[in-house]
Amino acid sequence: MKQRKTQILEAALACFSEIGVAGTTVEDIRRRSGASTGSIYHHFGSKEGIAGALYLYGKNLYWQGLFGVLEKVSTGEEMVRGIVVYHLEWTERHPDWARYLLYMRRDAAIKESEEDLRASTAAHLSRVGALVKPFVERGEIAVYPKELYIPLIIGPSQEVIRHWLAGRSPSKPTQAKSILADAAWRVFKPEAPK
Amino acid sequence: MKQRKTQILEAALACFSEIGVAGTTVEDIRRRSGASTGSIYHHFGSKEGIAGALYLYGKNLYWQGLFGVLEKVSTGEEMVRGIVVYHLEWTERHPDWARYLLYMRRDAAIKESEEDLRASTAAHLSRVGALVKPFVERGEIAVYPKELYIPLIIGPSQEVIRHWLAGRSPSKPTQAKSILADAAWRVFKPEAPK
DNA sequence: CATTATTCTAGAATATAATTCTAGATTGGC
DNA sequence: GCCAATCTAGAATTATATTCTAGAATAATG
Repeated sequence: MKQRKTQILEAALACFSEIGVAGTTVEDIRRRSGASTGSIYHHFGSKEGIAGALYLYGKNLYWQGLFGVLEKVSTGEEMVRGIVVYHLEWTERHPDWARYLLYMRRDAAIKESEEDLRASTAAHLSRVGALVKPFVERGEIAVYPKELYIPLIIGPSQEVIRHWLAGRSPSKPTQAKSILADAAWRVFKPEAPK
Repeated sequence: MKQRKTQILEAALACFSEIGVAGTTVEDIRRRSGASTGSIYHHFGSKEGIAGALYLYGKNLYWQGLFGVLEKVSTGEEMVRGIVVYHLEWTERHPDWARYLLYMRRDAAIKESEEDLRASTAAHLSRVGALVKPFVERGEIAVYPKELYIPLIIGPSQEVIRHWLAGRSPSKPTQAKSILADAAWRVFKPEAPK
């Protein structure tokens, strides 16, 4: 059975989503995945190792989709709005992943995974940087310190998502899609008329 | 010793900050606080109970400070900027609390605490609502669906903070204070000239 | 003040869960 | 078909959370 590793990850995501990382035991994961204790520890080393691998895997799913959007876009406004909308839609389509990525960032990012995670994030960020750069240079979007682009674009959406994932919001995040995209664009629209 | 409960909470916050909730054992908390196992369980029932109580306590600290700011403010612009700046400064002054509140929201908000937490949040939010309302009515700030005010005001700051707390940012959040306040105000400034 | 009830503390005992370990099964290259 | 490397099983061990019983401190009452 070649995909034991995958089965374990899937079982873990399901368990973590249903009862939280703290709440699930490796016995739960074992039962649900059909793997043995030994197999689980062979592949991941610890419960934390599973959490880390899962985090990395989910994060890659997210970024891959985002690049798909960024590569299609041709104006600064399309880009800013596209990122906001992608963020909201991806979350709504993958709530389990979104919840996991949002809440486990800290717990999951430890020891072994830490290194991989840092490298992967850095790579993704620099790729985004390269895609965004031309728009900034052409003056299609406002100039900010580079570490502020992501916060300014997706910050508000992220907060809306957080509430929704916690079950505190009756309406879906995408319902606020156009308001959030407008707000983001208001922040990035260049001052002087193009 | 009347403040056993407090000692336990303080020890727990320190442990949680240093090695994470998952990583700290109640034995760690016991050693650090000087309390006995029995005492800890008498007061909090479980490790999760400690986490919940801690969350509630920290959240109240945050809100109290925020109300202090809101009550002093006299224009819409002052209010929006004041919230952003308060958020950044509070975090920087209390990084342990900020980290804890940010990352533990999910884990901590369970069972027993869940109820208290929900009630307390609702009370705080409605109090904020009442303070904000007049400015909206006077047309000093833009009108949005009410669940979007907080995300739109503090969302970007929150993302900046998250990076800083995770140790991924070299510069302190308050360094971006004025940019973030400007951006927030751009979103809330009414369209038509006042 | 004495008495009694209540709350709090101690720490050993128990239960639960994470991790390790040894032996054996599978798989892919040759 | 055989060897080496990888993977799996599950029992044994270790670590950790939680419960329990007894007793100390504190507060309330007459």
